Parts: sequence; structure tokens; C-alpha cells
Amino acid sequence: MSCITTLKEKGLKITPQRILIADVLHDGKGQYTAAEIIEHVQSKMPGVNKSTIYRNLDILEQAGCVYKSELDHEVVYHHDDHGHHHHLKCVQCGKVVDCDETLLAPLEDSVQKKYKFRVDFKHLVIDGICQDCLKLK
Amino acid sequence: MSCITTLKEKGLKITPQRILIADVLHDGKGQYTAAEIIEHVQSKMPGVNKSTIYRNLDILEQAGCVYKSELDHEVVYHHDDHGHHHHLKCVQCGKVVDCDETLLAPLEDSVQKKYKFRVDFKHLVIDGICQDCLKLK
DNA sequence: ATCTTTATTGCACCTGGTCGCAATTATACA
DNA sequence: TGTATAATTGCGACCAGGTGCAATAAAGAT
Repeated sequence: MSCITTLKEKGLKITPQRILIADVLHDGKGQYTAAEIIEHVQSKMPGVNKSTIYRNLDILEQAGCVYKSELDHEVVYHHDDHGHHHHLKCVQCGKVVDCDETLLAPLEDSVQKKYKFRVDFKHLVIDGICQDCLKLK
Repeated sequence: MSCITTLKEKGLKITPQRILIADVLHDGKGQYTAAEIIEHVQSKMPGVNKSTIYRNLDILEQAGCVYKSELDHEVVYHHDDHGHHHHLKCVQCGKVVDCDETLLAPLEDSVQKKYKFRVDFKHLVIDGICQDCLKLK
């Protein structure tokens, strides 16, 4: 669903800056760093302030349109639409391996049941130690 | 186990700054923000640079002596010894609920088996939406 | 006890992200 | 269409944390 529609539903104002940010997130590759979003937005509308963009990314995150994950020393934002998968990140060598989403499903259920907390894992990053680094020990 | 011993085993040098950092982490409450660690260390040895402390916290994390988690807009460091538990954090209201560690055990196993990745969850922070915020919708 | 090597520290500077506040603008309503 | 009002923007200052580099100090060898 369009981010703009969601914002409207929440009684938030539709500004040109917000439209541009939503456009970037809907387009293309589905994963952007804050710097990339800032660059794309400013290339279409020079002078847009970085605070505006950070603030709007937060708002979109709160609204549930955008997910944020910290991947290998970088924060990336992705739109809800793009399929989920997770990342296993080795804290020793920094390597990142993609990981199937079904792995997390049982956990979502148990947290939901036990704590009445709705978690919906999208692009979760799990820290650990990879096979290669374990061998080096 | 003492952080200092671990550092020695890895061939790293034992400096007064590192000893102070390890002291803070071993003491007391078991959870410190970077700012608290900097303050404690500098109170015992004025002039220690913050970069030194950040660098050493990273090194201790890599060495597996210290765990780092992001809790409600704050990064906290804790020593390996202190018992684990996890946190469920509501992305809407910011509320944090403690959560039992047994919940994560099955996941540790499945990641280990399927991806040969050793994860050892300590003080994990899981984002979600709490019961109260769900009701408001 | 001194020397050599290599890691570590302190320094100055940079970067990403945040905040308070005054100016601006989207929206609802007359 | 014009106006009121509350949200949003842009700005500048600010903060936490990180980096490159020259100076320093720990550890092992002599």
C-alpha cells in the first residue's frame, strides 16, 4: 500500500518532501541507506533538509510503512512491500549471510502468546559467529 | 572470566586504561551506557580519551567478553557474567518489557543447525507492538 | 636493565543523526 | 477563494561515536 495513503489515514499532511521520500522507497531495489535517500530526494528537490528526511523516515517507520535495520555498520530502510528475509551477521569477520524467514515464525507466535506483543520480523539482523571464525579458535 | 585474561590470551596488551574499563564492567549493576563507562574511567584516571574507551569496548565485544545492546535509543554494554534476559520493545510507545531467555533457545538451535552460525543471544532487543498500542488502532 | 617491535593512546577532526525554534505551508472550514 | 490553525520545514547548533596519524608504552628478546 502506498505510504501516502497511510499518512493521510493517520491525519498527517501530504507534503512534496514526503511524496519524494515515498517515491524513492517504492522504486527499485528496495533497500536504501539514509544517505542514498537524502541524495535522491535532494536531486529532485534541492534544498530539502536532512532533518526533514530523518524525521519523515521515523514517521513512516512508526506508521508501519518502512522498516529499518542495522546491517554491517549501516542503517538501511526498506519499504513494507519488499519481501522479507533476515541476516546473520558474524561479529568477528563482519560477513553477512541471508537467512530464511520461516526460521523466525515460531518465535513470533510464542512472543505473541506469552507477552501479548506483536512482533513482525522483517529484515532482522542476528549477530553471531560464523563457521569460519569458529574454526580459527 | 576476567576480561583481562581473555585479552592476554588473544595477545593484546594490558594497559591501565583497559584494566579500568574491565573494572567498571565487572562491578555493580551489570549494565552501563558508554557515557557512564567514560565517566567512571575518567574519574579514576583523568585524561583518558573517549576514543580509547570506545575502541576498547569494541575490542572486548569482539573478544566475547562484553555484549552490546540497543535499548530505547541508548546503547548499553554488559559483561558476559551477568544473567541474560531479553527485551521486547514497543516501537510505538517505547515501552520495554523483559522477556524470558528460554523463548530464544529453539531459535539458537535452528540457526546453528541450518546455517552453521553460532548465535548466543544475550540481552537481545526485539521490536514489536505492545498490547496497549494494538488496542488503540 | 635496555632495546626493539608492535599495539595502543591521545589528539584533532569528521560524520551521521538529533533538537529547539522561528518561518512556512497543508488542510479544514467559512 | 480567503483565512485560521496546527503540522511541517529549514536552519543552526549540537551530540555521540568513529578515524587517521604521530607520539607513547607494553611485552618479549638480549
